[in-house]
Amino acid sequence: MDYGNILKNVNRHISLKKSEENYFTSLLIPREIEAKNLILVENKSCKHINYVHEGVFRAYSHDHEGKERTIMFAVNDWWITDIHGFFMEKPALMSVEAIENSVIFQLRKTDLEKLFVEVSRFERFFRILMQNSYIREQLRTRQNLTMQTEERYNAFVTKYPQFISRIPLKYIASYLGVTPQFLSVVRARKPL
Amino acid sequence: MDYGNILKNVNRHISLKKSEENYFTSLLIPREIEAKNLILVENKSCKHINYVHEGVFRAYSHDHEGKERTIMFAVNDWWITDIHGFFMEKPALMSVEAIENSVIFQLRKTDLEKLFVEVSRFERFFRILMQNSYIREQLRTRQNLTMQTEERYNAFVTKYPQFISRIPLKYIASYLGVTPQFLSVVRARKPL
DNA sequence: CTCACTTATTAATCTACATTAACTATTGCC
DNA sequence: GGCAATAGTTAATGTAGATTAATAAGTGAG
Repeated sequence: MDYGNILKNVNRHISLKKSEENYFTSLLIPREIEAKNLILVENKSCKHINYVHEGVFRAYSHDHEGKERTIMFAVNDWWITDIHGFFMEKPALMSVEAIENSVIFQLRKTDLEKLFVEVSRFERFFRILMQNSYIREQLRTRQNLTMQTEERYNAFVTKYPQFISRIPLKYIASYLGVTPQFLSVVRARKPL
Repeated sequence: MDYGNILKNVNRHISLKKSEENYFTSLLIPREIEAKNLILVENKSCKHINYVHEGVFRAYSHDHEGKERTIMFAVNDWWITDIHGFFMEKPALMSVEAIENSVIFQLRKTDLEKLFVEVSRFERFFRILMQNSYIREQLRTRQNLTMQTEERYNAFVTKYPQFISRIPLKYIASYLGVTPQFLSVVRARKPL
C-alpha cells in the first residue's frame, strides 16, 4: 500500500521517526470506494476519520423538506468525517459519498486516541488540522453572511479551482446554499 | 488577579502541575474593557487570543454594502479572536467589541508558541479547543443550509439560553443572517 | 454507436426575507 | 426623574433567489 501521500501530509506539520511512521500506518485501514457509494451514513455511528488518498467525496445532510444540502467536499490529500459524530460519539448528522472511484485510509477513533498517547506529536498534528478546518469554516460563515451569491461563487472558484472540473455544479450550488437553476443564472451573467 | 476560572477551563482537558500553571498565567495579560470598546479592529494585525473572564463580546465584519454582520459571540469562560488573522498572521477580517464591561486575559501568539514547546500538553488543550470550535462552526453551517429562520432561532435559544438576556436581539438577528425586523416577525409568530 | 439517464440551462411564476418608514418600548446618563 | 439615545415592533412595498416546467447537453453502460 502506498502511504507516501499521507505520510507527507502528516510530516508537513510534525516530523516522525521511521518507527513512528510504521506505527501510524499500521493503524490505517485502506479501502477502495466506488463512485456513488457511502463511507458514512446519516444517523449511523461514525467510527472513522478518513484521509482521501485518491478521489473526491462530498458530505451532505437533508434540509427541512428532505432535500440534500452539501456540507463539505474532500479531494485527494484532504481529511473528511462527520466531525461532531466522530469526536462526540453521536449518530452522524451527515452522509459522505464518493463522487469518483476513490481510495481512502480510515483511522478508527479508538486507534487515534491510542496514537495521541503513544506519539503525542500527533496532538500537534491534529491541533493544526482542526485549527485549519475551523479557520476554513469560519471564513465560509463570514462569506455566507457578507457576500451575494455571485461573489461567493467567484470566491469558491478562485479558492478551489481544482474542484470545478471534478464536482458537478449542482453540488457546488448546494454547497453555496442556492439552487442549481439560480447558479446557472449567476454564471450566465458573467461574460467571457 | 483571579486566574481560577481560566485554570479550571484549561484543567477541564489537561492536568497541569503548579509550576506549569504559574508559567501559563505568567504569560496572560489581564485587561479591563469597557462596553463598546474594541479589543480587535478589522484590517489591523491580530496578535492575541482572548479568554473572557467576565463579560460578553461579539465579533463582526462588514458586508458588501458596509453593514455589520455578527460572526460570533463570546461570554464568560469562552475564547475569542480572529482565528484566521491570529494563526496566519494576516490582517484581521473582523472586529471584536465588548457588549458589556468585561475582563479578559490575552495570550500573545509568540507566547502561545513558546507554551506549546515548554508544556506540550497545551497542544492537546488547543487541539480540543480548535476541535470543539470546528464542530460548533460546522453545525452552524449545516443549520444555515438546512433550516428556516424560525427553526434556527429556536435552536439558538435552546443552545445558548444564557445569551438571550445579555445580547441585543439585533445582534442575534445579524448572527442568524436576517434583519432585526424579520426576526421580530418570526418571534411574533410564536404564541405563548 | 446508441439509448437511457444524469446534469445543466432557460424562462415564468412565486415566496421568504429585505427595505423603508413610522411608531413604541427600553436604557442610560445629567 | 426626565429626556435623549438605543432597541424592538409593525406594516407596506420591493427583490434575491426558490419553484416548476420544459429543453438541451453530457455521460455511461451494454
